[in-house]
Amino acid sequence: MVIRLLLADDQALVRGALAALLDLERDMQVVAQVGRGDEVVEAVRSASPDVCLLDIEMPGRDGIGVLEELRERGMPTRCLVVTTFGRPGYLRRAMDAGASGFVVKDTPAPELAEAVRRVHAGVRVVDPALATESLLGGPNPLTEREREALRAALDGAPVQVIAGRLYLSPGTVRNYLSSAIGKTGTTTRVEAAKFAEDRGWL
Amino acid sequence: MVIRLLLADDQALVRGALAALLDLERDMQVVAQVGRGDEVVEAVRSASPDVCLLDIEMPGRDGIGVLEELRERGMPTRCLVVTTFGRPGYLRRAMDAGASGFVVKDTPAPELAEAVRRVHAGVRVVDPALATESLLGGPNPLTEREREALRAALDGAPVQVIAGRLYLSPGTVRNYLSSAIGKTGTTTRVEAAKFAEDRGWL
DNA sequence: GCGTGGCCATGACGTCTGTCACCGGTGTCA
DNA sequence: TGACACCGGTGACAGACGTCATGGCCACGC
Repeated sequence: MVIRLLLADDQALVRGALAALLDLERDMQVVAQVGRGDEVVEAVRSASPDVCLLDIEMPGRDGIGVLEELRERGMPTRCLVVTTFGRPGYLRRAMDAGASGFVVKDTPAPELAEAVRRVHAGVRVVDPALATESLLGGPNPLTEREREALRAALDGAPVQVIAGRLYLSPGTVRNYLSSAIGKTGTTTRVEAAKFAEDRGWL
Repeated sequence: MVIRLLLADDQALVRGALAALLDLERDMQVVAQVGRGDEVVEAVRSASPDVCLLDIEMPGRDGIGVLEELRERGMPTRCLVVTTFGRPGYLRRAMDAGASGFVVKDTPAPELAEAVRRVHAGVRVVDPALATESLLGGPNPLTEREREALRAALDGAPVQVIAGRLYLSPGTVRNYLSSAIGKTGTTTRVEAAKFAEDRGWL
């Protein structure tokens, strides 16, 4: 009785290394690996793993989106999100989207296998430090439109370009950005966008 | 006769997973692991590894800086840089700083051990795709001051703040940024900063 | 010697940005 | 039924931003 695992991470080297690490455990077996978000659902269908290790930042499809689709389709696979940074907002959104666990890549390697076992057993696993930070940071104060404007502002594009991307008037975009700047306590749209991104608000 | 390895990566999970991966090889042994750039030199001194796997982006000290210090002190350890993204500029700077090899984390896991063996044998290992991109992209056209200004502009701070950080007049900063914008073919300082960062020019 | 280019600064110009006030329309909820 | 929040837009204004011309200083190469 082994735990069948699926690994989803965009960096092939990290993926392979995690596979080596987890294959060392006697009660685990990596049955599939994918490097893109839009390949996860198909891989889950064909390999039917017990637990799925998901990175959030992936090409093709966002890890959060993957979680939502897996749940929509009623797939029984439990998902453990393994992601780079402590973006507190990601934690809430991942759990809301149906994740069974949330671990950051800063955690010691030996704890990963234990987290997988707990998730497989049906226990919710959450990095404690991250959980408190998430509660401390409070909820996301931004509206959907403000988030869209900030996302489009992340690369430093002028308001005119952002307005074009969102099919809005430049004045409206400036209003949203101004509101977001106020809510984040920053002074420019790029600062506001980075601030929000760091908290997983986008 | 085994190859003694030192792993330097800020993400504990990735570090541990790489250790598991490389320890599987019969001719390799991981003798030390560090999570910060400023711990590498001391670890090299005490563990005297044959090959050192270095991430570039680390807290404490930049991977490039580590390479320079290792060479200054005449340490015989060969270094294989293993980093996240294909920032072509990093390649040149790493090789100039004394790296023996350069591999991105997108490479398949089985190739890593082979790269380590080649580096240990004294062969220079460079990701071919990255090398061509580096040659194609051409050299860094930015002056030192322009780079400093762009680094300070990355987070979207106003010119006044950037000027304060660099101890320069706001007008001078605007001139540098304007020049950098022209050289990068962008329209805002943030775009220019991101453009330059993507190429490893900063 | 003189041109070239980087460094630092100033001033002026037009445009862009951030802020505010204000408008109408929609949906929600007490 | 109001109160409230979000959505979209407009107009105006001060300040910030990007561009350009210009100056002096220094180091380097022909």
